[in-house]
Amino acid sequence: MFAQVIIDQDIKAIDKVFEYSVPENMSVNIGMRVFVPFGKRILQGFVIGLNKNCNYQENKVKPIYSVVEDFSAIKEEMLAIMKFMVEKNHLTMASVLRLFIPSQMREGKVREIFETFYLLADKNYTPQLNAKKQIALIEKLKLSGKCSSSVLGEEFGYSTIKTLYDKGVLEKEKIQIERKPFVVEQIDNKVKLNQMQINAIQTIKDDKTYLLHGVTGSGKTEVYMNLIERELSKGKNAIMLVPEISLTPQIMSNFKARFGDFVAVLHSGLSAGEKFDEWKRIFLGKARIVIGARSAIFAPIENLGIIIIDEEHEQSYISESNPRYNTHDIAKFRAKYNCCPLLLGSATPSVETYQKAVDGEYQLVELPTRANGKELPSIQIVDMLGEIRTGNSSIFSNQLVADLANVINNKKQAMIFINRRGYSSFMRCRDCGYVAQCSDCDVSLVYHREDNRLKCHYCGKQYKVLTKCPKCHSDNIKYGAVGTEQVVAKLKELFPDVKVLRMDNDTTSTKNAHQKILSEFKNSLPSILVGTQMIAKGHDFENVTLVGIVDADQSLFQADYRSTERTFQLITQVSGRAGRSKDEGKVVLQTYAPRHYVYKFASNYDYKGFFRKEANIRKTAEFPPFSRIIRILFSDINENYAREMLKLCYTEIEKLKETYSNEILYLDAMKSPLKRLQNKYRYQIIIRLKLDKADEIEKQVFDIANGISKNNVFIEINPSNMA
DNA sequence: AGCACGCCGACT
DNA sequence: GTCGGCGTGCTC
Repeated sequence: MFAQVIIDQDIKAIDKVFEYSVPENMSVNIGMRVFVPFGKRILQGFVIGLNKNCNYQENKVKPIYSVVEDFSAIKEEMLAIMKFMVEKNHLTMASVLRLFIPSQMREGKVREIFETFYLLADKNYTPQLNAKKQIALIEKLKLSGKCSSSVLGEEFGYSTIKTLYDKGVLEKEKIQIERKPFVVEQIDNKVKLNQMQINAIQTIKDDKTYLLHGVTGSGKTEVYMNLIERELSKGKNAIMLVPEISLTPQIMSNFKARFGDFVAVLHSGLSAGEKFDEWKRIFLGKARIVIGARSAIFAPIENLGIIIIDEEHEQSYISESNPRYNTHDIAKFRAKYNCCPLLLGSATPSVETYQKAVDGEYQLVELPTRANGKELPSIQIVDMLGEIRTGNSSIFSNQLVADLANVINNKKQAMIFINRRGYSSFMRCRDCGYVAQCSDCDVSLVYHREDNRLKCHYCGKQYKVLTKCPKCHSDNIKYGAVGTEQVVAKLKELFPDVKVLRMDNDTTSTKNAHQKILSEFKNSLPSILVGTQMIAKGHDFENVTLVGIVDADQSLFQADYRSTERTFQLITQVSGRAGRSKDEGKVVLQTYAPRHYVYKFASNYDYKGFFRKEANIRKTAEFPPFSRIIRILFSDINENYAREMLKLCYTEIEKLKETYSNEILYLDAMKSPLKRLQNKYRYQIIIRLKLDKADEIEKQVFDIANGISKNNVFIEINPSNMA
């Protein structure tokens, strides 16, 4: 017998099948991890195939050294996923296989943990009458059979245990226990469904992709739970993905309460041991529902009845480093493999997804009304240029200050949202609001400190830095973003007696800091919470009656064709934080571009209107999903080398223009906006293609790029972050 | 990635 | 004569 082995080393040069012979007495199956002699070393590898005969020169084939464990850690479906991902995203097989098992397991670091239990060895033993603790302990064991050392020690003292153990009255037993990241009492938290929800559940049953478009508060989660319940009752299993930030204790305990131990949770907050134990519970079929962030799509769960991606528009479903992949693709693959439905849910679907629903590729299911019948908070748009004109040049509009004062008087709470996405900044005229844009691309220009220029990230065109506004000739030009600290300081100045809390990357770096800030906020009235992205999701604060969006434009004028849609999503989401209970909520949205269509649609909660407008613009401008963007990034410690690779690649790709002059909408080479990262110089090529021959051209582009460099090239399709 | 092989410069 | 520089190539 011969085994096809992938060496567990993420290096392109050796990322291929190596053949080994299987020793007579060794039991090796597909998907097993093995140790194999490789050159002079013994390395770990994955068995991806078994053959009766040898495909290589038989005299050169070596025998497998040993197996890592006696079961197949990689299941058949995972191998299929691996092949799919390698093919689609041009990844190394090893890097993909590594996604399938907990990293600590790969390094052989985690083990099961054991706890000592005691049971009665001598049932007839009676302690002396005055040994009250011994008597009580024995009594307890007679009732419960066995008990853990920690429980007994806590109750009767460890010396009591020791005495009895030494006398031979007690017997030790080591039992493997599972680390459980969550312990929640199981309760019946079912709610009565409305007709819309019932219809949705009945519709979502076939092996295709559904888009569940439900307004905030329409009860999507309840639909998810019912679908999962239905599949469980059919003996099938489920995966539900949520963005990392919305993996809140509330959501988890909801599911735990409903489904108990059937739920396994996978996310970055778990310790290595917890992750391993959860993985194993899934692997062994003990857990039947996997809830987790992006990487949970790789959970070793079989017999899937449904896959759900909640908040499908979230950026975090796209892996932007190491093995780059798009969770949607893998979910689609697994759904197809298991012949089960894939459900994408969102209140603000991505334009790409919604377009697919329009095209009939996905089936649209709608929940157009809120489950509790409550109105969504009203959104008031405040023109910050008007504020400046009337002499208010502060970061807060008069309206917001007045509303804040109101909230404080009523002993309620407010949230101030700072939209600070990415670090690249645009230039804006502080007098008329003009933002420098590329003359060819309809996207904002990005300021590069490097060479003090403005650049378009899509076509590479460069512009001189603005010193005078071309529109109103003012020289009051600023770049850079308003920070959370600045806002907090200002608030403290305005309302010195009010509790102001800050939540952003800086204040939540330590473990549980998140939770601490939130509970402190919850318990203070009145109070104001200032934060970025992370305050936008999931949290239910019933006393929040006001949400202020300080600078909504921040995500709007990014050099990214998706910035408008992201702004819409953000506003909708943040607005959902206001008025969650009886009190009516209000949102104050400050902008320098009050007439931008995104604000009009967002303030009316008109997703469809927004979609139509946005899709139209993208169609006309030929941006995704009506075109495809390829970004090729070369990086190297040696700047000249990186530049040389870029030049070489560019010349080659330019030749494609001869054949595909019509299909190639844009082609340009440039320094990456983040010129140096981790001590590597970065140069990139951006290509924009018409859709009709995109696959064909993409393949050739990949071949060219991969031919130029083995390890220093990254290729991305429709990148959202061009840094 | 490692490790060997290999073909040219200054040294115990 | 040999020790050692790191360029190229292979690992089943």
